[in-house]
This record gives sequence, structure tokens and C-alpha cells, in this order.
Amino acid sequence: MARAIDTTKLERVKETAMELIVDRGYGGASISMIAKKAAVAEGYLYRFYGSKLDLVNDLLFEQMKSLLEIIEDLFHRYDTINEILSGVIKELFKRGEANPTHVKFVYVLVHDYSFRLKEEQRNSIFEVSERIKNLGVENGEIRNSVSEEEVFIMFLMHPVQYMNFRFKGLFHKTGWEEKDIENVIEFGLNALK
Amino acid sequence: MARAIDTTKLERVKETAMELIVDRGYGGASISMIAKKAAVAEGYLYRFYGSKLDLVNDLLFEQMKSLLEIIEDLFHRYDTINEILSGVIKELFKRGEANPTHVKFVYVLVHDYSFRLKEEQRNSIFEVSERIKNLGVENGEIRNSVSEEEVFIMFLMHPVQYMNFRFKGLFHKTGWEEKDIENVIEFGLNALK
Amino acid sequence: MARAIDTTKLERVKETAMELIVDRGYGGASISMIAKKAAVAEGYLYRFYGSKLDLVNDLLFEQMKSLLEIIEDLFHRYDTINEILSGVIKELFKRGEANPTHVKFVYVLVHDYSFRLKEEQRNSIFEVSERIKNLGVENGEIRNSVSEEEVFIMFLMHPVQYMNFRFKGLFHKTGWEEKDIENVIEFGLNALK
Amino acid sequence: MARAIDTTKLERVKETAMELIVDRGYGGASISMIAKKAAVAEGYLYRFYGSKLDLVNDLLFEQMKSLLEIIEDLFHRYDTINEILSGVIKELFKRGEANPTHVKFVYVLVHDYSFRLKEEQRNSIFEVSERIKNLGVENGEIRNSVSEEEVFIMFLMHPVQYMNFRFKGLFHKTGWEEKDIENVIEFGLNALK
DNA sequence: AATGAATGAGAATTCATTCAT
DNA sequence: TATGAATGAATTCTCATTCAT
Repeated sequence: MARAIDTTKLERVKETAMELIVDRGYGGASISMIAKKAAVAEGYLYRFYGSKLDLVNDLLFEQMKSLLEIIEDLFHRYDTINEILSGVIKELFKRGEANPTHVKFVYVLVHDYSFRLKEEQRNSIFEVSERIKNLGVENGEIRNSVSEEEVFIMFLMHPVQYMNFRFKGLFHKTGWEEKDIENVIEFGLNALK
Repeated sequence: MARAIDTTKLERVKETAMELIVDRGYGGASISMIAKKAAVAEGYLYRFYGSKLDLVNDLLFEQMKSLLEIIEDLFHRYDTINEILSGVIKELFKRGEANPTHVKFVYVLVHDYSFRLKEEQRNSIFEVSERIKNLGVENGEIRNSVSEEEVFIMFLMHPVQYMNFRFKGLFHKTGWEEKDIENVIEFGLNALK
Repeated sequence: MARAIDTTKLERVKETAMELIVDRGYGGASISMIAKKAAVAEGYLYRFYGSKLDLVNDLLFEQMKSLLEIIEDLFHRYDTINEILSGVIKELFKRGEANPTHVKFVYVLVHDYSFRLKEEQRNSIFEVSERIKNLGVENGEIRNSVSEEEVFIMFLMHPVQYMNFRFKGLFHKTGWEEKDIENVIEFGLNALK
Repeated sequence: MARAIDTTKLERVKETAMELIVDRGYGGASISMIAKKAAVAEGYLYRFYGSKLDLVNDLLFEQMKSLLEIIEDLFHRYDTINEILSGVIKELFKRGEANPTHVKFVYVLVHDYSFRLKEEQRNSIFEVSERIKNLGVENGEIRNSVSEEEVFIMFLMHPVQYMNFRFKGLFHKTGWEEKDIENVIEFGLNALK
């Protein structure tokens, strides 16, 4: 009987790839570095991905999906922008604490012109943003002049950027407290209202 | 006497480097590609920069400086957040139209963990943000709970991100109109107030 | 299981490297020349050596070690300078015949200021020379005024230089005969006595 | 009227070239390094030499000539091997003290298979060695079994090698004293007798 | 299923040389 | 006479990818 695929192994590769790409950029993270750090043979990942690019695109898709699901999920559970945005941002910060690498990875690749989200995911981003906007406009929590882009920015990109500024220590601050999270929520609500 | 330095040549190299780095990432833009596209010898740029990294760091510094000067300049000419932010955002969009590559370049590299702004420039970012916040808080145009980071984000990062979402067509829109610019201004003022 | 390492391959690289370095100098023997002549991929040798310099230093160490072992060995088997020196020189000429490249390689690199023997090997050179001198002085076969350097020169450097003058045809002679070897031995014994 | 050639300038280039070649090897000493250290334009030396190789060959010829002239000169002034060899070796050590670089330079290049003395100079080397040998054999100061090569070695190569071992600190000694010089003379006379 | 030896195209960088001034 | 800007071939080294085992 054939051996089963060792899923922890592949997981290790993915995690390591994200770490190294965040730290050293796409070009700076070599397959052999990733393989060595993940304690896996160099040729291993070619059993699952056709190329390095494939792997990274897949990783980006997966991570972005996971973040979008936070929004989708809360959108279905609450019906005010206040609740949804609060929930999303709290969850994002929670993940930033538990898995900084994942958040950094999305942050880095989303701003890279060499990586594009898949059409399918772009559509899904547009749709969530639209539905949120509609809800907000009905509720009076979002100005009409706010665009879908801005909704997306405030729900996802801004908190992610905020965390990354802290990761980078751009303003000589690292990490965050409860109060910072509250401020980010307040900031978002204000921007949209 | 030796030949005079051909200054347009170096300018060509810098411009081409930014274009290719935006399109293909730091690692994806090779020196030989840059040189060929700029119609310059491969060894040419090493007369001015010690390495590819040097060149790119210098370019980032230069571009960021140019953007920061917009803020500095308007800060000295106006005394309401409304006027300053309007001025900054209008100028940013103007540049985005005239020189999309420059704006894309800053956008891409600022989000890359492998490139860090120089300490000197980070300090200058903090200082401008602080001065703007102080002014705004005095004027009643900025909430006290808004952090310096958020000021910087709304004055620079958000408009730059907005333009780049349009460049990328993330929401199936490309380019912008007068009304979009007005909205971005309104969005920023709201977020800070 | 991965492929087994082809050991003859590395051997080919080493041999070729020595040949080319002897003929064209360290700088004149390029990695790609070596690889092509050894029928090996350019990147191959980097699996074993971190750099070209590493390879060459290792080669020098190996070759020098091999020559020093001749002396060590004969020192333990005989107890007159006459016997030891005769043995060493005969063996050196034998190797010069069988492997001229090895002898040329040592000759070239030992005289190059950019390559230094490792401290460890320098010590071992000093020690052998010292032990030989002590034996010779006791036996009355070596003058007291002869230095360790001169012992080393006569046991190793002089025969190697002699062979290389013949390789180079500096005096319009190439190769050597039994009588030449005898003369070199006689020359050495006289010099030390 | 045209400016005269600035001979000190060319002299500076030659001296610097020798220094750098000794320290870093032929390939390691670049034209631009030499030019910068000699405070001369990069293109300057091409007014006198067709190529880097030309320069170095010329330098080797010049330095070797200068050393051979010591022997020629003393050969005409004295008529015993003892006097000639003593004179030569003393003069060589004197030069080694005054101009270590020159002695190192000859040492390095003579042992390099990529540089060959010119036929003309090789002949002159052979002739001096022959004349000395004949004189020595007549005088009874040189054994008949000694070859011309060995004469040359003892008159030039050995002292040069001796000095270079000291320069390199191969035996943990640097520099030399009067007594060392006497020993080298004694060593040479013994070897030839 | 997994390994890691081997490849070779392509990367960044250097440098001898040329030539307009 | 002398300069040094500019060149581009060649160099060392890296790395994604393949494939025999």
C-alpha cells in the first residue's frame, strides 16, 4: 500500500515559504532555503505545485480567502456596520497576534504588481464590499459617496496596514493594545460615516 | 579632458528601473533588462551606484522625499487640515496622472519588508504627521484619539493606495475623475475628524 | 532515493582546475572553463566548495599535504639524512613524472602572495624541518649554521623548482634522467653538510 | 610646445602596479586600482603600453634585467666564485631591504607559468650561468656535476626565495640580519663546491 | 512517495580597453 | 598630453527545476 501524503510536511513548507518571502522578498526566498528550513527535500514541493510561482499564488489565494471569510462570516451574523467592522477588526488583530506571518504575507503580496488575485477572488471582494456598503447606506452608517473600494480598504486593508506599520516599527511603536484596536475601529467607522 | 557626463542617461536608467521593478518586482527586474531598455551599457550604472540595492534604495528615498515635500510645502502655506489635505491629495493625483510609475514605485517598495526607509526619513515622516495632528487637534479638525500613523496614512498612504487600486483595476475601474478625488478628500477628512 | 554522487566527477574538476590554474594562473582559469573542460555543469562545484578560492585553497592544502607526507614517511623509515633526502627526492621526481600538474600546481601557488598555507600546515612544515635538522646535526650530516628554512628548501622546494625549470625549459632542457636526480641529491647533501 | 612626458608619473604607475600585483595577483590588481593608487587617469598607461599584459611583461623584464646585471657586473670585477657570490648575495639582500616590492615581484612572476621571460633574457641567463660555472670549475670552487641551472638557482633564485620566505613569515621569522646573509653565502658555496 | 544530485540559464558585478574632449 | 566617461564581454555564483533512484 502506498504511503499517505504527509500533510504536516506540506504545511511546514507553506509556512516556511511565507516566512521567508516576507523577510526576503519573493526573489530572495529560494526553494532550497525553504526546503532546508522546512526539513524537506528540494524536489518535494514540485509534487504539489508546478512551480515556485504556483506555490506563492496558491498561498496568497488561501490567505486572502481566509481573511475574506472573516468578513463574510460576520456579515451573516450581524446587521450593523458597527458590529461587523468591530468584529472584523478584532479578529484581524487576533490573527495578527497569533500568526503575524500570515498577515505580513498578505500585506506584502497584495501590494506587489507581480502578483494578482484571481478574477474569481476579485469578484468576491467586490461583492462583499458592495453588500456591506448597501447595508451601511440603508442603516445610515455609511455615506453614499463612499465607494466599494473604500469599504474594502477600511474593513481589510487599513487594519492590515496598521498592524504592519507596527510590525515594521515605522513610528517607533511595535505591537498594540486594546485601546489601539478600539481606535482603529473608531477610525474606520468615522471614515465611512 | 574626458567626455562630459550624459545626465539624461542616468535619468533614463532610473526611470526604467522604476518601471521594471513595478512591473516585475525587485528580483524580476534584472540589471541587464534595465540597461537594455534604457539603452545603456550593463556596467554603466555601477559608476553611480555600488549595487542594484543601492540604486533602488536611493530611488525610494528620492521618490518618498518628493512626496513628503508636497505635505511639508502645503503645511507651510495653509493653516487648516481641510486646505492642506485637499492640496496634498490633489497634488498626489496630479502626479499619479503625470508619473504613474513614480507613485506605483513608492507604493510597491513601501510595502516590501526587504526595503526600509532610512531612519532620517522615518523621523521626518513622524514629525510632519505630528505637526499636522497638533494643528488639527487645535483647530478641532482632528480627533485626539487619531494617532500620527493614521494621519500619515490618510495624507499619503491612502491616496496612493487608492490610485494603485485603480491602476491595478482591482475593482474593475481604472483611472479616476474629479469626483473621485473629492471623495478621497472627504473620506480622509471624515476619518480624522 | 536520489541519485548516487558521481565521485569521478569531482575528481575531474579538481584535476582540471589544477591544470588550468597552472597554465593560466588563478585569475586566468575561469570556473566556466574548468567546468567545460571537466565536462561538468558550471554550478556543480559549488555543491562542494563555497567559492573558487575555497576550491583552490583546498587543492593547495591537499597537494602540499601529500608532499609533506613523503618526508614524514621517509623520516620514520630511515635514520640518515643521506637516505631520507635520497628517498624524498627520488619520490618527488617520480611524482613529477606521473603527475606533473600536481607538482606544477604546488610550485605555482606556494610562490603566490595571495595564497597562504594554513597555520596548521605551516607549523607542520616547521616541525619536520626541525626534526630533520636535529637528526642531521647529531649525525654530522648537517652543519649547525643551516637553518630550518634551508632544510625545507633542499628537501622540497629545490627539487620542485628543479623539475619546474625543466617543465618550463628555462635552460632549454626538458625532462630529466637518472643522473639528474643523482645530481640533485648530491647538490642537496653538499648544501646542508 | 608640447608638454614633456612626466616620467615620475609613469614611474609611479610601474611601482604601484608591482605593489598591487604582488599583494593581489595579476588578476586581482585592476587597472583602475593601479591608476587610482598612482593618482593617474585610467587611460594613462595605454599611452605607453598596449595592454595590461604588456606592462607586466615589461616590468618583469626590467626587474629581472636589473638583477642579472648585478651578477654580470660582479663577474667582471672579481675572479673567484666566493667573491662573486658574496657580492651578489649581499647586493640582493640590500635591494630586498631597499625595495622589497621589486624582489617580491620577480619572485612571484618567475614562478608563474603564465609569464615567460623573453627568449633573449633566457639566453642571457644561460650564458652568465655557464660562464660562472666554467670559472668555478677551473678554480676548483664548483663541482663538475653541478648544472648551469643550479648555478643560477644558487646565485639568484635561492637568495630571492630566502628573502621571500622571510617576507611571508613562513617560518615565523621576518626580516634578516648580517648573520643570515653570511649563512646564505656559505650555503651557496657549499652547495656548488 | 520522496529524495537530493545535477543541471545550465541567468543573475549581479567587474574590468580592460576605447575615445571624445 | 592626459583625462575619465562609457562600454560590454567575461566572471563568479545562484537557483528553479528535473529525474534517476
